[in-house]
Amino acid sequence: MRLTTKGRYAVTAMLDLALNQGKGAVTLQDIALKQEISLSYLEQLFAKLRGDGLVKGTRGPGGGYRLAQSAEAISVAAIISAVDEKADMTRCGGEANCQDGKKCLTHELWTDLSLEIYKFLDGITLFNLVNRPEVREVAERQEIEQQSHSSGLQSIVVESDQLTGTTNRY
Amino acid sequence: MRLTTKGRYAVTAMLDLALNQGKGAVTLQDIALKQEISLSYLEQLFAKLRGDGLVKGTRGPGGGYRLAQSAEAISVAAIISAVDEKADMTRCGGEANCQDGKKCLTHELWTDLSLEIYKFLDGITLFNLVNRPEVREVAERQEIEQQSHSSGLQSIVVESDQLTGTTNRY
DNA sequence: CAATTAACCAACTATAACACTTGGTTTTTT
DNA sequence: AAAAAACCAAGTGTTATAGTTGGTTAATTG
Repeated sequence: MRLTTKGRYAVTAMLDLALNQGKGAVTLQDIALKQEISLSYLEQLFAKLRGDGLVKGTRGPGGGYRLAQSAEAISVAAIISAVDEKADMTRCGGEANCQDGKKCLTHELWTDLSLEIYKFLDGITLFNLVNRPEVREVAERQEIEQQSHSSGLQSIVVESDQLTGTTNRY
Repeated sequence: MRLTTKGRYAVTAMLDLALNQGKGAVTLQDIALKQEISLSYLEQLFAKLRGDGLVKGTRGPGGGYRLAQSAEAISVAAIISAVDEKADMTRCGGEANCQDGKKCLTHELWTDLSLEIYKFLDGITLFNLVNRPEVREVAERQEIEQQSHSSGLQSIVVESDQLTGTTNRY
């Protein structure tokens, strides 16, 4: 399984969604601010997550994203596979043609490892994560920080409204 | 744990060393040909492996590399750590300052995963790999291919010797 | 109905790591 | 003396990631 910031971003964003599911749809804007991920990059990731049937989006004011399945049904492995596409550590993509069309010396080692990682990440669901105490702690901290941040932003928007007649998107 | 071709190359090369330990020192030239890895790249990897006390080299004709420890004592994790330096999947390198100096939402997940991968790779030694039937099979195939290849090379070298007075490094 | 919100979409760019190259020097053996 | 091999430093090409730019559509609200 390929593991990179891309997959980490996706899991973090999905976990944010799961945590705030009760409050209705969550905007990518919200997630971008709270998790400090570029909005456009999030949009690209969510296009893939939507393609894999993990989330569904609703447009317009009050819109945003929701989980398309229950938090119990969505594993970390599914999220990472959705954005990182591949799920193996081999060079050949499991094809066993790593060296001149034949198996390389360490082919089995990497397929074994891939399976191991997959099993681990497949066993962890968003539901599991939401209920971890450390996750709840961090989530609460972010909630507070975001409130103070966004209220600060609002006043900036109001001010620039009065002065220039335009609102800043960020 | 960072996992890339770099680490795969290193493990493959070390396994080749372990397989041919009986025949004395193994040259990087040999490994480069058999495993199809660039010689200079191998040199860079072996500089790190040597730095971590996993191999020792002897110069001059008849020289090459040997394992600095028994095959039982060298784990795959040790090899990968030597060349990839880091051994974790977190963004922060385990420092838990992933977001504004504080823990990000998924910090524990990545540290858990890192530990899992490490445990798996730490449990596999070169000795284990050498004794796997699939590995022996591939190794024997490579042995044969290399013999025909290197005998072909020798005649080329001899010819160019007679003609130009220089030998091709290949 | 106009303005706003937010998803949705496509194409481009900067960066960084990896994989590899080049061109050496030193040491040891023959 | 010549060759073999480790050892070393500095560069380059490529690729994927991470992020940017500049839109369009769809839905809500005043």
